[in-house]
Amino acid sequence: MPGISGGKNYHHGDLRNALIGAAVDLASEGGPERVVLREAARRVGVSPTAAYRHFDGRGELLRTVRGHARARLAEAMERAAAREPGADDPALAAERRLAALCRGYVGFAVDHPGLYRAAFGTVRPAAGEPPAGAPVPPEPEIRAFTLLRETLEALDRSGGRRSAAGAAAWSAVHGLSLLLLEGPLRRLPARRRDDVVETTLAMVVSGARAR
Amino acid sequence: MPGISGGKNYHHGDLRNALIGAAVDLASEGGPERVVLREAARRVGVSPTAAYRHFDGRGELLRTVRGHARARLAEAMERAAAREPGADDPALAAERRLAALCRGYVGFAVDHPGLYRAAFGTVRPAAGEPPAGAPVPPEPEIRAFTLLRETLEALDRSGGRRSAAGAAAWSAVHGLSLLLLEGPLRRLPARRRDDVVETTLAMVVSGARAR
DNA sequence: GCTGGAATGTTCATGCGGTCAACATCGGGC
DNA sequence: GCCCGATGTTGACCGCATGAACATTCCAGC
Repeated sequence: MPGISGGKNYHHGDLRNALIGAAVDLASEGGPERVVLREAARRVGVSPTAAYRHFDGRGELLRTVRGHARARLAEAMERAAAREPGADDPALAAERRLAALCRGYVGFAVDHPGLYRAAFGTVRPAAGEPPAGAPVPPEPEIRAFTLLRETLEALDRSGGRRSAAGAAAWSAVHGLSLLLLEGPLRRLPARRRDDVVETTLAMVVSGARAR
Repeated sequence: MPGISGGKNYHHGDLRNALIGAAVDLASEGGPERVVLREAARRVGVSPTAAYRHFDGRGELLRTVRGHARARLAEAMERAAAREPGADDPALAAERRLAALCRGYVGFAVDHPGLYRAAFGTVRPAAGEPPAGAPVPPEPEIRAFTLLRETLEALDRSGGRRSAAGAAAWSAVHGLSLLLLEGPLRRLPARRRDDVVETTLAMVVSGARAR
């Protein structure tokens, strides 16, 4: 293996991870559409086709980035929830946790727009890329969603349609994030943005309560 | 002008509209990323660069498609609301209208995925396309949003933070649509999908009530 | 140690998209 | 009738994804 004295000429030594790192950076900078195989290779200092030894093509690279981005989102949500003070009433605690998770979600989206978009946007074929023929593999667990669903379950006495409620909450934060990031709510001043975020969270919590 | 006896050889006669039509078709078939200048020109039977006489480039073509898509979405919402029976209680009527509008919104997204995505996705630069330097022009009125906001106002006695509530409702339906179309809720069976839609609508309505 | 196959990179070539500059054609006003 | 501006066409350049053929390196097995 390449030691400290850079013996890494022809063979890079850890190209796969290096490419992933570059691709994540690209996504951070400009979202999934900026994740371009050639540029990632360029940044790592390797020829474009080298990437094909480690990835099936741009699509797989992008999917890998998406996994990273989703993991980071979930971490951000958990951090936000951890900062939230508890409560004696378990229902109240669950409500607070729900709101905190949602705030963490939208906060991550706003702070890391490119990563967030990479996390949930469809992998769009780039120009010159064939229209994708392979059947899309099933989605692995998405921690961000699980966090929401579990908290809703804690809030739920009746036990009905839990997963649908989770999806509803998710819809709200996802839609809000996208409207703020790349939708018509872009360029909303920060003050009004907070308004919208809090109003949406109130809607989510009231929906969870009303169930 | 080109008469009935096809005198439209070198000069098309209505190329701009023809291109828009082709582009809308493309968006319907495969979403905004499929709206490709060369293909639109090909379908119209004209050389790629001819489009530049009528559009600033791919970006403007796509923006035009977006306008069409948004208009169609609003029409679908209004049709859905028109089908909804009224009610004596104006508040109840407003609630029903709100739910119907939302249902129309998500229904349009599900029925016309490509158009819906074209309506609200950011105009992403395609490969080979310069990274866009001009400042994005402000968004014109978006009728879909106005419909939601107005209905929420009718539901609103206190007169507070109306626009934020509209954005919250919009967030929910937008997020839901995208999760269903290109997000992890894709391939949800129709039965469960309806569940999620109704649960989300309940959340929206309960949020509007709780205000 | 030495060596030959497997890994890992490189070069070259193809095809698709966006866009520009230079040239061709048409239609209508004068 | 003629000329100009609007509208199309050709040809070229650049970036991207991807595949085939070739080069280099590493390491397992001797």
